[in-house]
Amino acid sequence: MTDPIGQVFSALADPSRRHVLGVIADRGTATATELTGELPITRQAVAKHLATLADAGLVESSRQGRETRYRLTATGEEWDDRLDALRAHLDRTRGAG
Amino acid sequence: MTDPIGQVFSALADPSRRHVLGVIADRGTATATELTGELPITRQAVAKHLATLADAGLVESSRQGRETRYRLTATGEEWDDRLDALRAHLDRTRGAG
DNA sequence: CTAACGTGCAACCAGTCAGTTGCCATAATA
DNA sequence: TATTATGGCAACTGACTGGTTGCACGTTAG
Repeated sequence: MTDPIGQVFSALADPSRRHVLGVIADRGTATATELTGELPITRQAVAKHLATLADAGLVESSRQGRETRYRLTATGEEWDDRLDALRAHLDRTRGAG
Repeated sequence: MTDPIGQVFSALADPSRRHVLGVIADRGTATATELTGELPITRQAVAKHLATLADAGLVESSRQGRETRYRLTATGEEWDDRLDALRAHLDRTRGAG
């Protein structure tokens, strides 16, 4: 795609993907199989989400033996922080508005 | 939708919608018909985009006579600024990386 | 009143997307 | 080597979406 901004926003638009991002941020690293335990979807679906996040430059992977571990990129960490701030902002704005 | 964050990201994921947001930011206000002149799509498509942006809380409208004028909300202005910063950030990161 | 303008609604189409199931390959272990 | 765990690939489905066309409704100008 020739629209990196759109790619990032599309990636973050999906709640499952934001959840995945958050879990990886908490754990430091995670595999697709581990993440499947945290979501009500199949491993294949998680793998697709991880591929989307990787395409957007938010996570990166490295294979160690038979498992593939994912971690946040610098951009992914920035967005994870920004999401926390955004949630807080919405709580303030809409919750108290 | 019960996912305001997802709504905002979905809205901003589309390049036409980001363009609309930018044009309204430049002009102060705009109508669907005016915006149609700035995009290679029909007025109906623009109207749908405006509805999406309004649902996400990024623009608001008021009807004056036979025309409906749109302007940015406070949230919409914040995001318009953030988009500029993000574009600059990407130019630095990817352009010079 | 009539014509032209601006808008809104509804149906329709093609493409994308989240999710599933099924299958095959590779790596660790008994 | 046979078994088990971890992944990746491919096809399929239902829903959503960006865009179109067609039409009807209110509003302003002749």
